[in-house]
Amino acid sequence: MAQVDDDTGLPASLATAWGLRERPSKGPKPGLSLDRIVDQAVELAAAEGLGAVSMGRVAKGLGVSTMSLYRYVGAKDELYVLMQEAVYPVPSGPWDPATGWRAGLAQWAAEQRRIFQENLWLLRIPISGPPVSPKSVVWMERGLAVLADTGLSEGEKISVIMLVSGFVRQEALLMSDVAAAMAETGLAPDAVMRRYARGLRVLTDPERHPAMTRFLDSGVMDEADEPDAEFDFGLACVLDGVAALIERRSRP
Amino acid sequence: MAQVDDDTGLPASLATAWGLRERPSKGPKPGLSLDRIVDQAVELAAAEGLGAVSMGRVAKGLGVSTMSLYRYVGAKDELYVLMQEAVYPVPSGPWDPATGWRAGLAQWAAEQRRIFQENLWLLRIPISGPPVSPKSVVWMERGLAVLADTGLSEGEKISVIMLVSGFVRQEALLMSDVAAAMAETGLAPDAVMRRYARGLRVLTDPERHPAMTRFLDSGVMDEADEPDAEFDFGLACVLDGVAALIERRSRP
DNA sequence: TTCTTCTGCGTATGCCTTACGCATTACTGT
DNA sequence: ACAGTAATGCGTAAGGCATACGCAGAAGAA
Repeated sequence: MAQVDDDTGLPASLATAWGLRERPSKGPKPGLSLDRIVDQAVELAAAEGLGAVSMGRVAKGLGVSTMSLYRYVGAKDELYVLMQEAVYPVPSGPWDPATGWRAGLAQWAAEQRRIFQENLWLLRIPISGPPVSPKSVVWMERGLAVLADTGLSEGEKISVIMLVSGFVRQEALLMSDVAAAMAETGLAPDAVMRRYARGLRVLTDPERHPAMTRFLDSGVMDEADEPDAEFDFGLACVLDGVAALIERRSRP
Repeated sequence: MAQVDDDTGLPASLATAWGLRERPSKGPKPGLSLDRIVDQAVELAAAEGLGAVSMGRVAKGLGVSTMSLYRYVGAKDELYVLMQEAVYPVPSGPWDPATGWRAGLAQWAAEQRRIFQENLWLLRIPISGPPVSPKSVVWMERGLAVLADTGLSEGEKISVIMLVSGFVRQEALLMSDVAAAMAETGLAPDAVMRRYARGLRVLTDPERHPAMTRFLDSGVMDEADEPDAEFDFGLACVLDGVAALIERRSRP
């Protein structure tokens, strides 16, 4: 475990990374830098998946020895955090209150989703706690700003934010699994779906699973739907729920 | 990768596990059984977490050699699947349509949540595709039955089910992380929350993050709320959204 | 009885993270 | 200018992991 350093409760290399702490100026000039390490790791993850990111391979990619990396990173988990931070962008453009909370939240969700889609390895990082990083603060800030005029309490706002971001993550994970299955078998989306349906059918007994049988017979499973369909459906549902809450709060 | 065997598209050991295939009756009597292996693995996971589950340790616990396990399990991933299946119960009691879809879905979600809470290691298993197992079919069956009379299409029903179960999983994961943080530091829930809040505060700049500052100053973060609060809030939101959809479908 | 097939297991390979210590370098205070 | 000190890169190695392969023996099938 990476021991925490200051009273910030953050591991040393992370505190260094986002400027809460400076690298000392004593010894030999570092021939390496956190940025280069993280960039290399991200490149590797993008090309071959998170599984390909090992200290050894990152080091090899940089032309240094494995153990050199540990002068910059306390443990591999910290590297993961830094990779996330490196790849996460900041919400696009400033927030215009005229947009309205619903469109704002939808955009907020869509942007986060895109990050996952473009960096599928992000979803494979085992999360080890609530996010504490500059970028995550910016995203929370944006979320709170979007909900500022809704009349929700601060606690409710943060709950809504966590609900929506949780949904985004979950949906992206599901899609990433389908994508992984496709990549592995080399089959088209439709074929993957059909294969999945076939698996379910084998395990489904018309007698004991009438609803399942009805569902499988409906043919919904026989073709992959629009890539955004599931996301749009789920997000609309969640936002409808949020709308109901806001409605309730606005006139009791 | 575990190669698929029949035309079911299932790995061999899984097909064996749920009776789609029988163990051959030729050679020496097996001194081991899939059940014993899986039980041992589950016990280990429950006691020391999923990280403690290695082929070596499972074998040691059973008093056999590591490689013996591979006569029963094609790969570790398959063991994971079997562990999930072993621990997953079946929905409690028969479905009474008089319950109504909302209460039914809420109970469905609560039961699944309890499974996660009682077997936190479940959440650490990397999911590698949509669930194909007898138990998962039973849960889907129940979900579809609950939504049978709502007037939703089959596609919408399954989308709602995935939305809700995704939410349950996500929320459980979050709670499990907090629990893990508590276990690691030995701090009380409130203390963990305060530590988290402190981390955020360090990264928050009142100028650039006014909404965050307002939020942190509101004091919501300074004490852990009821363990069920977040779950109840999110579930209510989601179900409100589903209700809106059903409403819309029932009278266009 | 002989053949086939399946068992348990020893050995070995090739990964992985990371603890530790050594020689080297460059800044700091005198 | 010159110690002293601290940080660098890196070699070595320990301990863990999943799992490929092959062999000796057991038990049912012929």
